[in-house]
Amino acid sequence: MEKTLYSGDANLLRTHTCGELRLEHVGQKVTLCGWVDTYRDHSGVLFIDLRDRYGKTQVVFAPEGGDQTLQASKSLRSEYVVLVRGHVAPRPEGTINPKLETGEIELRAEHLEVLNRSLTPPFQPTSKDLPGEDLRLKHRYIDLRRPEMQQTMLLRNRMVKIMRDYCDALGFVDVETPMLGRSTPEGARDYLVPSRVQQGMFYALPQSPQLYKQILMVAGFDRYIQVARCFRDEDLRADRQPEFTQLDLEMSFIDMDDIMGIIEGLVARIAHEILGLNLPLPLPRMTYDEAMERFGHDAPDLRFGMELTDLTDIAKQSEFKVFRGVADAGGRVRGINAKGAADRYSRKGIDELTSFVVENFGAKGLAWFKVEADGHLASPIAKNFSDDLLTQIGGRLNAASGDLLLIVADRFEVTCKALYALRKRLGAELKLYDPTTMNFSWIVEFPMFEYVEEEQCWTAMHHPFTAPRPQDREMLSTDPRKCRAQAYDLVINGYEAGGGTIRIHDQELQQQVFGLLGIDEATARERFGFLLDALQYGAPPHGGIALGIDRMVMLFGGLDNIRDVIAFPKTQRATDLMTGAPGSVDLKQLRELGIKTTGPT
RNA sequence: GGGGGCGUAGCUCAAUUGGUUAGAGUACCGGACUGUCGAUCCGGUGGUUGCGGGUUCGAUUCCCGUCGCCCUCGCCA
Repeated sequence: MEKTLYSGDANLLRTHTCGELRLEHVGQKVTLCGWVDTYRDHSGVLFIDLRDRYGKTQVVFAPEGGDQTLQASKSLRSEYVVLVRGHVAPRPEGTINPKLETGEIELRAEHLEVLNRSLTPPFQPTSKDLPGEDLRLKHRYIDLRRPEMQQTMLLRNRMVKIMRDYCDALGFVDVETPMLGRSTPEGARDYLVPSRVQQGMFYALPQSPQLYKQILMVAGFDRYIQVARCFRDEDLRADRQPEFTQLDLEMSFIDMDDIMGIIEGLVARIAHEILGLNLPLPLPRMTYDEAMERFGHDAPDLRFGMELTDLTDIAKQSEFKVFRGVADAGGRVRGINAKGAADRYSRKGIDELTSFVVENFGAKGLAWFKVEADGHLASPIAKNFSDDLLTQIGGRLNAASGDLLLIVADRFEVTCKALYALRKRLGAELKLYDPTTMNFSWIVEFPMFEYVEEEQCWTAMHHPFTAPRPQDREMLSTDPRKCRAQAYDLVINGYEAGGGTIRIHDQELQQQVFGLLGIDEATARERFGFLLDALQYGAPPHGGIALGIDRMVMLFGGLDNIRDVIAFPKTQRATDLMTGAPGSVDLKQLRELGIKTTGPT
């Protein structure tokens, strides 16, 4: 049980919290403060449940406590803030409430002060019916009174403290980096802040402290951390907010394994302290290629199977034009086996799955087979395949009676996207995993570059300062496609919970990578000349990682929505329903900034 | 920017193929009640069915537009 920090301090109104009193306190004179959770008026006696963030305590107003106090209690309403003084008494026979931690005692009120009244709240913080999220966000101060929200905020606090303590014990130095920085048009869209002193110029809010922390390595702070707020002006998702918090970390004189080892130790400690889990270390590692091959995604949910299976070689032998055409054109034919799901998806259900992958992920269709009792594969397209090929398909997908086989034939990327989404969806629909379990792994050996077809150029998969694996360095000039980075992503339950890289500290190598990315010297200087300068003054080998704190709290809290782990989150349109941000500003302010607006003001 | 879902009393929800005065629970207000804890009992207030337009004898229901919230593709590490 949590003990009040300053319990008994004369400067505080209260002597105890509402979650604190037990049978051992019986007879003591105490003072509680809190919010009226519920009240039950029986005319001659009146009960309230008094609530604070520590719990609830039943307060009894009866004639023995004084008629004036009893009368005064009748004016109490939901969410009034009150101070009650009285003595702790055991509950009478048969009135113990096992649902309350404090249910064996009650406070017999002798003195009542209404510290503040409340309007009738738009919703009851402890009501069973959760109101709509927009209402919760508008009245976030009420929503944050809900025990679930308070628990989540406390969980977040504990997790951040574990992170800080862990890093502190290892000698990491917490350094704050600027929020007002310079726009570096890499990666996400920046939030911009106009400069008044230099009109027409803009700061950018940091997408991450990436460049600063590298410079801190050059400065000799060989172990840096920061709980850093980051900003990205991109569209929101259930797991994405425009401002979010990372545990940002960087180290010198280390390699990948050092960083990963330190993070594993941290994750294991969090898992142990929060969930009582003993994580076996080291955490499993999977290469990017393997992840794409087996799961179609670089952050696979490893809590269940239903892996992607390649059928391209079989497709090549078939007469089925769709498969054959794709296979011959260098595409891929891949499938998954939804075990035992044949009955669960009717023709209509499969049509729905088809439009799901066609409309969202660019698949041209979804081929399917239902495995009948005798092992035969039944499908409208079955006639296009010989018995032998059907047997091969069934064998490859480990088909058994009652299974539903789903196959996509397309470019590799399309099969990845479609089947990944299908696997994720079916995994949830078919309840293939226990949602309370946690799975941790690393994805490693990411490609250095991705080729952007539309612009006919290479782009960095992480960022342009990512170092290639030493053994791949030669391929920078010969075969960039095959070049792998010293990069690592921490994946929890199919979410990217963090990612990092070893950085380039060598000028020559950095120039080479810039060259490949089509960043000429002038552009490089213009965008991050300060980093390039710094790297020339004795930059140690270094690397780091950033963990998404919001996502980690979400995952450890068993939640599926990042807004629930942020005290004051934004809606999908990036507004704050409580404050009304973003809002218009005075013309005077704009004039000071030298900004003309065509928008609404 | 695209696709989808939702929007009815303060709140959570209901309302038959499109058909009478839009209901229920809860909250709120008044009354009764000395052991309740989702208190109970009696009574009451409360609605621009998100907003605008259209179809119709008649729209919560159908159509168009628009706003808001959510999920998602693109985008984003």
